[in-house]
Amino acid sequence: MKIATFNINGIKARAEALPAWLDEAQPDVVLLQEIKSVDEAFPREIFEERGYNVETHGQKSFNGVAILSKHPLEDVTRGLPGDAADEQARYIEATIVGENAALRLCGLYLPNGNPVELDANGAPVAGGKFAYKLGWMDRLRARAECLLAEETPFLMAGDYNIIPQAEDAAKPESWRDDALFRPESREKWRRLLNLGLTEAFRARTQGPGHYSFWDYQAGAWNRNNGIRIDHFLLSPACADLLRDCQIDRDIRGRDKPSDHVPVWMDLDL
DNA sequence: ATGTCGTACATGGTACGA
Repeated sequence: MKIATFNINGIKARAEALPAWLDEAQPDVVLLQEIKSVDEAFPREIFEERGYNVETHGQKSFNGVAILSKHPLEDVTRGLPGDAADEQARYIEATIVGENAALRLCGLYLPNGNPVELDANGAPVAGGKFAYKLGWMDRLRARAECLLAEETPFLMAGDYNIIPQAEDAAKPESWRDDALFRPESREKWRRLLNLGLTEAFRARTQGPGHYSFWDYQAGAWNRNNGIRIDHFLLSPACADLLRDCQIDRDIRGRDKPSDHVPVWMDLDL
């Protein structure tokens, strides 16, 4: 089963490029981020006519996640638990039933976290975007702990807005003080991994030069000034099913591309 | 080098987020 994650940066702007990629890559499941659409305006028919079931969790203008699946999606939940006051549409879960096992799909758009605001003691300023990011990552870890305790096989996929290591950026020094690469952010990422989760891409491929995002500005694509921030984290039972994980890099060079490209896995499910 | 996009809104240039 081929499962992909793709930050599309606006469904309206990607109404041609996204289905073109689907027709070519033929994923069974796609976790989408930044649909930038309310649920009612999401063009479900584009995907339904290709045989996908569609579940969305959107909001006006910003954020928004969705799941496309050629297999039925069950027990859909929207929003990341842990903060009833959080109104940003960044998280969706659904269960897909394979031939031998069920798998919980968690689609996420982790907060960017910039600008980084710190107080005189170096602590993130409460109510600021950086503090929101770190708090969101604590909530994500709590959710992963809950799924692990239930022994539910799961994957968490999406735009994590985290550069895990220096090798995941073409110019790591330029990201040193950025919320995507700050030690506080990477510490939260490590704590997620240390629950026993497997990062799918790094389970298959080592070394620098693998990116999933290139900024629209300053000719980042032409200079290959990229970063790897779109990831799959797998529970132990899910990691046992991993057959492959790749980045569809060439998509970035096509007409009207997103600033992210798809990352996909092949699971023995 | 605030250099590019996408979205929404007072449709035509701004504001915001990334």
